[in-house]
Amino acid sequence: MKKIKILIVDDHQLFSEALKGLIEDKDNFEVVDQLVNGQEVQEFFNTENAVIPDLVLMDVQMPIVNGIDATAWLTENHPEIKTLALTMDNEENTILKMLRAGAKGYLLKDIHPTVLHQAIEETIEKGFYYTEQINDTLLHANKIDRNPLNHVELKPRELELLKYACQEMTYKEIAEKMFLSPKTVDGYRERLFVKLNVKSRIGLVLYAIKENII
Amino acid sequence: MKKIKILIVDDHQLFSEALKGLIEDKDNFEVVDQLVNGQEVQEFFNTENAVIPDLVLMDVQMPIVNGIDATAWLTENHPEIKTLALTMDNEENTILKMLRAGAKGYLLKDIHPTVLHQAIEETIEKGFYYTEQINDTLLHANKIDRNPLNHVELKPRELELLKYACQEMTYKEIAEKMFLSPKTVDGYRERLFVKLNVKSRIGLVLYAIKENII
DNA sequence: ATATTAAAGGGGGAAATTCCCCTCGTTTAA
DNA sequence: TTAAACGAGGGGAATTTCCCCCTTTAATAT
Repeated sequence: MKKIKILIVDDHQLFSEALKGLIEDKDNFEVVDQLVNGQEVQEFFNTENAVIPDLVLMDVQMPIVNGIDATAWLTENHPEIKTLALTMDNEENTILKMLRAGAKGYLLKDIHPTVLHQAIEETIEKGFYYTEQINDTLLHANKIDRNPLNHVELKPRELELLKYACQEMTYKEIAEKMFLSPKTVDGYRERLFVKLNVKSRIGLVLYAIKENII
Repeated sequence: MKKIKILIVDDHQLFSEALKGLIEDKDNFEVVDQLVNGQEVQEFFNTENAVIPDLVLMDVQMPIVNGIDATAWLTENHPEIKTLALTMDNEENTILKMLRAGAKGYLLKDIHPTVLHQAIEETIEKGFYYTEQINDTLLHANKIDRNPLNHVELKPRELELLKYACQEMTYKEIAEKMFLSPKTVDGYRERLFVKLNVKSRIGLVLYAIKENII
């Protein structure tokens, strides 16, 4: 019997190692390697003698290169390999980003091991693993997408201002840091307010938190 | 040979389950039970026929009752049981709180499994497991403690204002929500600024984030 | 039993900052 | 060559911040 070859990508070594044991409890599963961030994924697949996995269990928040970018890279360069997101972050936005990057499913770390096995098998067989949670997210996705407030593209300078705005500085101080006139900063602030649909600097900070900018 | 009995408390079932496997790879370790939050810890020990563990692996961030409170409860009611904190949060403040609550050591989830086994054995034998990380934290502890900015006690009304201040409302609107005069709100705001050592409302928000108030 | 202190609620006035319009000149890229 | 992005600015209103000040109530200490 051919085993299902799995690659684990998670920066928490202890979890990764433990997960490996859990997966290999079932005889038809085999963990081919464990990586700690997205950068290692690219390095792994660029190695000559790499054992190509059938499925990748991908964490989202990792240092250097995160799970979203790593998944996007995999989808681009190795579309035959299926990626399952495995994280404790159940933000709609994160789910959507992972699915857009090409993930075939989304699992939370607080699930039961049997669900994990089931999800892996289903992904290999059917090509995807969709839970109620994902369906809900996709249902809202259209609404989210049509709403111009989301997926706003911030220009470099605006992003810079946003980051400064989340610190205890007045706009005057920010202007100095950015080598701009206070009036210019005020203009950027104004545009940020419109783009992000906020009414005060507090709104900027809350947006930055929600989007993990700070 | 008598096995070391371990209790796992972690809200991430998958991790908890996987961790159990990892621990039981060594013959002298035995996982007696797995709980998902601090409340279950109290319930567990209030059960008649509960198998009393030698050591508890305690996560910090959990729903309902967190790891800090659960550890404090254990230290109070079952001082003979050793608690090891096991979390991915390496904030100095969190480490300090767990140690104060009575934890015998502090482990990060990105450690290698061998370190885990070693830490457990050392805790059982010597009564504690101190890493360089903990020592660093303790070195700073005096400084942190002497600094009145930390361990500030916020009065209920102040905390309420703090929470509102982290939303897109003007102080006038907050005053209405709290059924107070804007001037009273201003008084609370002023006291919060002094207590938390911040210079603007942005500072309040940043404080609230750092302390997980919002 | 009385003074002291802490907590909660309220104010006046002024300065600083933030917010909200709207205009203008570059440069740069489609 | 029309639109963006970027930088700068004026004027004014609203809000925030920062000083002072005050009363009432309840608990605590002397």
